[in-house]
Amino acid sequence: MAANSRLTVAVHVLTWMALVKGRGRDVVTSDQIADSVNTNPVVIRRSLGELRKAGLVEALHGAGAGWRLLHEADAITLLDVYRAVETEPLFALHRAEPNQKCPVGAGIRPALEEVYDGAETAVRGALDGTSIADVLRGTLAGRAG
Amino acid sequence: MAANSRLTVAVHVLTWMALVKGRGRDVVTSDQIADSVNTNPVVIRRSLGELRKAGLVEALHGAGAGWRLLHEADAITLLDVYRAVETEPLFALHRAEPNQKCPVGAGIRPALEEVYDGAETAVRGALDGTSIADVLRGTLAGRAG
DNA sequence: CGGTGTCGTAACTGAAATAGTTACACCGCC
DNA sequence: GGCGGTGTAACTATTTCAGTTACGACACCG
Repeated sequence: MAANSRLTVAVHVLTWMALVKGRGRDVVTSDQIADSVNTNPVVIRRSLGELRKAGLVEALHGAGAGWRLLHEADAITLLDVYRAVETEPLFALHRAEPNQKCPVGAGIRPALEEVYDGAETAVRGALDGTSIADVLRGTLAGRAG
Repeated sequence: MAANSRLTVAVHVLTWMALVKGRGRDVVTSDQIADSVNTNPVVIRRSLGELRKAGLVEALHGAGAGWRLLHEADAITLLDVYRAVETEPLFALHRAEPNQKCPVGAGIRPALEEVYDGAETAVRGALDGTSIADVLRGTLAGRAG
């Protein structure tokens, strides 16, 4: 399975919500979103739950229940979404502690962490430059906007 | 298991080879490397096999068999290693094709690919700035060099 | 006040990947 | 031919992801 598709699903969810909000419908259900993403509504609710914890959407209960965007599409960057759904670092360190009696085994982990932090920062910077509104424009135009 | 540790293992392998090469030993066995990484020699040979395909190391057979670095440590960047061991993209697209009858489902994939390409490029740029020699220096010094 | 629609989440499943392990054929020097 | 190490297949345990079923919680509405 390699990399996961959580960022893809979450961005799709928000992009779809932005689209239909522009058509005047600002409260939508996980079933409706699932129809566009082509997956199970529970998968969508799980994604929306993470976006809710990040303050990007809110859930409404009772009659007419559903989900609503809390910010304008151009105020939500893919970095916001990344932070909301991605917990693990890009690269894992050793599964087992390396040999501490070896100079490399004893010292390589902090050295790698510094490099990996730089890579992580680079990714975040790249994602920070694109908003949900950009993705929506690119989606409708056939480009990333 | 989340992210894999292939990049970590491969960098550790090359860093250790660079260290012992500096001590005058330029042919080493997968058993010796496995002792530093603290894993199974087969895991190391698998990693070395990818590095060999990328032209970073060579394998020697017969008596005194083992592995040898083909370049100086400061001529091998972590981007070289990344290219050698990492095949999958950073972020996966939808597992199932999204709904093509929906404007978002029909157009979001190329838009996402463009953004993901940018993130991938950013990571490669970050890794390109660090060499195995840098990692070795940082490992021995307690910093990334 | 009970019916209704949706959320929120637990629990389970199938599929896939990682990394560890055993095993063994092959290679090439001595 | 013996020996040490490579190269790789095969198997396993563990973990993750995503899909699915199920069901209690919630809040409006008639």
